[in-house]
Amino acid sequence: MDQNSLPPIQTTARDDAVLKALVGFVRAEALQPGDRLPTERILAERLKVSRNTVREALTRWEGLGLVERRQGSGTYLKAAVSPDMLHMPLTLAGGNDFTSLMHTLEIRRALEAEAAALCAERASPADIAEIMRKLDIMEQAFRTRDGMSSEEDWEFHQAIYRVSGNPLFEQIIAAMHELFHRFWEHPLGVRDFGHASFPYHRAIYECIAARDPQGARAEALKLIATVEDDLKRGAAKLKLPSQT
Amino acid sequence: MDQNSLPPIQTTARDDAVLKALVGFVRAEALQPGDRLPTERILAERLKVSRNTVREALTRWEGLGLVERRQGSGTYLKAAVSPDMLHMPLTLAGGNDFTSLMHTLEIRRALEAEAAALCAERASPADIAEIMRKLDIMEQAFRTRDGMSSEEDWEFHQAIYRVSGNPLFEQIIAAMHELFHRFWEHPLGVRDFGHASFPYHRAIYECIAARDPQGARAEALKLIATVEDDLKRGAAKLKLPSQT
DNA sequence: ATGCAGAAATTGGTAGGACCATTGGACCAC
DNA sequence: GTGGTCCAATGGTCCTACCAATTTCTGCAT
Repeated sequence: MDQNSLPPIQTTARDDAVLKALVGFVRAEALQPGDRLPTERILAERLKVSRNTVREALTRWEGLGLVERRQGSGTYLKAAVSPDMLHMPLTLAGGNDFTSLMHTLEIRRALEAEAAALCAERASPADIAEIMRKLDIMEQAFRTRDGMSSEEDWEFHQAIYRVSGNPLFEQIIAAMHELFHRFWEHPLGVRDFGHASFPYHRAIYECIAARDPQGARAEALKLIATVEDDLKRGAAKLKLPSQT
Repeated sequence: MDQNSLPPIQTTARDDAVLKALVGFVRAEALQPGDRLPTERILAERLKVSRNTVREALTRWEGLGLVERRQGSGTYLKAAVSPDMLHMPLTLAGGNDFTSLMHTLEIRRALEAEAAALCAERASPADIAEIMRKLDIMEQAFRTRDGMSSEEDWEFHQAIYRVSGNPLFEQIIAAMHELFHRFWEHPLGVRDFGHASFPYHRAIYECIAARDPQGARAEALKLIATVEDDLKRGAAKLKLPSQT
């Protein structure tokens, strides 16, 4: 006897129905992120529901980061929507910032290594060329501005996730990336943060180009290790600022 | 000159103010998960805002999984809340095909191994006892019903994630679990699905109890590998049902 | 024509009131 | 006890009106 054989019935689910209708709408109209979707009043009239109900539904989507509402302007699509989407709110209630940052890095350590290994297994010659291109851009930015660039660095990593063939890597690590940078603000006083990670980017690329999964995994782990070290240095600096 | 030194002022942020007030309320009243919080009407009156505004705020919290609203009964706290909490919606685009299922397993492979290793490093004697308890329950269920039990098996794994000390493991793997089981229902015709993974549970536990991170990692990888094999067998069976 | 200030329309945000649907307890008949 | 009915409390929905921010239009001065 399975307890799931008698699921609770749903008599009313107005907001869910509204959201389902909206999913169908954006698909029918082929709306892209950035596009404006109909007025709350229009939606309420078309769907034959109260404007309040429409607002509750849109509030939920706003909380999920799917839409953005601008007073006086309209409601805009912020991300692609599809019928089979899973929403999972991540809650990070760690004590201090340092702990939370380390937590995001632990996830990245696991996923980054796996993605690099899969990438080395599955990369086509065109994929390898694309990754090299991103690597060149990143290295040039590094030399020009004499420091790690968040932007180009991120592009390089994203290319690896994409080539891994598993879209979940990019989506989850992107969430970690954003979570990380939300705690960031002040770089904990470490001026050359990320500097030590630079050489490992090329090392990862070379392993991928050589179709060496284990090597790519190892180099990715080293890269994350340098970031963790920087983070620990910063935390120590904050705790003992006078003992320099 | 940091662009963040001049954040945009907030002329109106009623719902945020409501949520902040609610955080203060649950802390002042020391509310625990499961407790009921005041009526929407009461909140609207006390906070001097419209009931609509209260509802929008509660809708956001509901979306984050912090509260649960039951019509006719009330609104109940579902998770602990604190002022310094960071929420980040993770939206994953899944599919219902074989490839998507494999993708979730690739993520689990990476995270499961890392979590097991961290668990082996950080587990206290009490933690190890707790994990053993879950393992016993699972093994008994296995022998009684002669098959892997999704429920008890999941409890065992969750215990490991918790002991890892990083709440993100449990949350992200839970998302993978959800994606996987969304299209589960029938185990692709493989009756003894997961059977092969059984012995590795105890193997993982023994590595954790022995404080052997590398061993725990290796056993976790083997466990996921058996699940991947089962999945492939099921897919082959679906494609070639007549060639048995 | 051009440019710009101010009016007007549009749109999301808030307010307040009313009613419906569900829940859970009180109460009662059997 | 069991089952049923009633009733108050509570979230869900609807309606209308107005506020606040934004965009668009208008019309005057140049």
